[in-house]
Amino acid sequence: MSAPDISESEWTVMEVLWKRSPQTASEVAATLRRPTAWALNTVRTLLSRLVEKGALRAEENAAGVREFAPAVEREACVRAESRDFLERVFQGAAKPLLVHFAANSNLTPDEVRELKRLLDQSLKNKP
Amino acid sequence: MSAPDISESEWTVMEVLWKRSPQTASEVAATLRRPTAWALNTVRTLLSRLVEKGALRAEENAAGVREFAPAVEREACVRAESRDFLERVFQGAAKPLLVHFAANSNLTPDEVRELKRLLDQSLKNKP
DNA sequence: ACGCACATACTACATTTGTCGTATCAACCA
DNA sequence: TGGTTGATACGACAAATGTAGTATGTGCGT
Repeated sequence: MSAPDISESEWTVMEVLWKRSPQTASEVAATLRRPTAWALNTVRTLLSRLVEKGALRAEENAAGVREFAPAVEREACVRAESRDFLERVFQGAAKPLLVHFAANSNLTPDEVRELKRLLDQSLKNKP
Repeated sequence: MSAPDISESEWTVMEVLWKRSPQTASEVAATLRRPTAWALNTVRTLLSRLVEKGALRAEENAAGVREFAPAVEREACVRAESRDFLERVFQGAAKPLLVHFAANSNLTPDEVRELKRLLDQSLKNKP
């Protein structure tokens, strides 16, 4: 159940299906048409690779056309990617990471309030 | 001045040189011996690629042996990697990222205090 | 002067990733 | 029934990555 390793382009495809699923290859390609200009076959290749990796499931719909849907939750993939990133760039130390993004992001006062609340909560739910 | 694109293995090498530089290939390899078990030639290849990419500089020392040193600051690379990651996994939205790491990291009360302070500061220095 | 110990330079090769193109097949339409 | 349309399956190919091996030069010690 470990999240598969998803490349950058593949991630783009996953986002489309996490947003709405199931969808056919053509539908996904149509959605991606605008932001990426990828050929249909490019999208197909990415979809196939994602099925191989176990990130997507594919089944035929009533019309006999394959439809794709996520086989892994976005949250799980986000967690996996985040862990890797934390390891790679911040050597596993969460605080410097948080410091970095806290300092380099333009947060609104509301967002800051919410984050501070979350930080307090994270202390309460200590294991 | 844009930070070059550094792969995962390359990043490992960079860390060694960010920590101490300049160093010869053998020295770097010796340092990495323990955590990675890479052959000397593997390290050499990575060093060369990093020089090509402009991430490292190499010069001969008095003994006529090449020594390597970072040509880009760690901070710049961290910023670049962080931007990519933010884009890729959180679609550019810093708040969800911060929420994620705030919730999934075991921070100490001290760290939480410091982060909250930083968040407040980030509001004050608004552009 | 010879052979070892290093250092450097090249080459190699399997995988993964990014991007398609071609060859087929089935169904529908005029 | 032949052509057009969509769908699927496979193959292709270059660049990047991970991980070395081979060939060559060169000074040092004996």
